[in-house]
Amino acid sequence: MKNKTIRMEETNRSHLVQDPVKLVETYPKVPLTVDCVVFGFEENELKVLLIRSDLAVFDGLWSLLGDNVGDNEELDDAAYRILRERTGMEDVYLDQVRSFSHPARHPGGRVITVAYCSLINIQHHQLKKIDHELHWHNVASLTQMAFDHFEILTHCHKWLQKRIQEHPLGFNLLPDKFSLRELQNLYEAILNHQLDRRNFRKKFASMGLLIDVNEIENDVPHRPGKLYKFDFEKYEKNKRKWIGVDF
Amino acid sequence: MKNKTIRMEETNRSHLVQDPVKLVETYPKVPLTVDCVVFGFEENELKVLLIRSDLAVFDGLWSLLGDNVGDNEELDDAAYRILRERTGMEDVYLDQVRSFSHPARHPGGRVITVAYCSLINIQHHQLKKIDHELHWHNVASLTQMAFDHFEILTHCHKWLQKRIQEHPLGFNLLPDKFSLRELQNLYEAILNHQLDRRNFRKKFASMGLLIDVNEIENDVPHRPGKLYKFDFEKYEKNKRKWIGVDF
DNA sequence: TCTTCAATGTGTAAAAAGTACACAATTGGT
DNA sequence: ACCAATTGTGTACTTTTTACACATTGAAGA
Repeated sequence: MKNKTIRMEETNRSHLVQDPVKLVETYPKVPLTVDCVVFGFEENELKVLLIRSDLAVFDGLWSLLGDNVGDNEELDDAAYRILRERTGMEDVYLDQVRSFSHPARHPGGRVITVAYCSLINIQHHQLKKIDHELHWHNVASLTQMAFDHFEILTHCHKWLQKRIQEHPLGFNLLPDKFSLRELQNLYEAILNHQLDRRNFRKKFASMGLLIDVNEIENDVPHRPGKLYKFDFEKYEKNKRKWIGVDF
Repeated sequence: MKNKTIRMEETNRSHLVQDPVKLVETYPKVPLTVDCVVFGFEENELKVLLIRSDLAVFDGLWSLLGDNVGDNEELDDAAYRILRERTGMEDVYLDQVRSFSHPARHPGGRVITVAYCSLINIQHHQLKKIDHELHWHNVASLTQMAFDHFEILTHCHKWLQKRIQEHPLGFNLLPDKFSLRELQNLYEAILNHQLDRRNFRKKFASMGLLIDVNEIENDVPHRPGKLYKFDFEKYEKNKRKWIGVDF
């Protein structure tokens, strides 16, 4: 049967497109952007890095860090570029979340965007120049944004809530050395609910991904906690064990 | 502090873009397509619906069902339209997976695509006209396809493997009435490994999403199994209970 | 109709993971 | 020296997951 269909194909070669370039030239084209939801963590609150919208219709509103996709640029590369240009950071955690394509999402007409989620360590990060157009916002207290960016943010937040329970991503938001309390505060801020302290610690202890750096917190007005760092090497080696399918 | 930044904004109104339409006109545009990975299940094998590529460079290779995105069409709608046009089916399960943007993924030049995963019941589905360009392929035995479609298929298959363990999606691939054996065969085909029969049944029994229709299989050369149907209503009501975050 | 075959249908014990909960130890501040 | 606040730890209970065996049913064929 396979032979039969192949033979049929061979007799119908006239239907085949010989010049793919000409074909693609006939394709409709749309403006495509990448928007980055850049999460940070400070003062026990989940933050998102926003820029003031430069559209008059959105006067006073904030928007995600976004840009057009370059001519022969991968979407991932565009997202990295946006982060580099805006924050000066390299090697940040970045993941594509999904596309948003409502025809009226941009007041200037049809623009489709691909949303990325990024996790960065606010301490490492000094906004390139002191840029009054860029600001870290508390995610929990945002209610509206430019474009459909509030919807995108909400979606990415949910995505992160789910993701962080299957992958140890939180470390990207913390300083190199952190206490278990800070780690728990981070999880509570992202998930927006309280966790049991002992069970939380037990869980992370059982994963064996924390390295005791033999230091303790200072500047706390009570018994200081031990500091740990994340064992990225061990994580990379045993990824499959924790997250199952490589996905 | 918020007041301060707002005041500054107000003094800089001259920087604001007054005409978003003109702005968007300056954006680069790219050809954008939607590709659907249409899964089916037949003869205990996971199948994917493919169409013969009409590009000469891919002579003999198969590709996913795809099309351009219409002028003011949402991506989701484009995916539904593709399925409707190709298979005549409405109300199919469909979910956006992710975008693929390698600059060389299309021999005709830069084309970005958004991949969708669709699950359909092969029995319900009669290919609109008997279309020799469309064919159900065994996923496990595919090794190459046109464009980067094999990569997309592989990614969507992994996505489905993960998804099916958190959401009861498998029912979309089965006839209305099915036996537990068929359900298990489906899971084994998707996950590509054997499952314990008793534990599998126990798990589904405990979910309480199966309605006993008081019928049994026929045409089996041994003791026939009971037939069940999926309780979509109950699932919709208790979604949160099973899948946690609505995501 | 009796036997054989190939599946269905069911239960239990053990292990692992998750949940709830309390108290002693340490540090800074007074 | 004491107090306040938080760290660090263990145990019992519940739930979920895993491993595993045997009687039952219906079809097919002798």
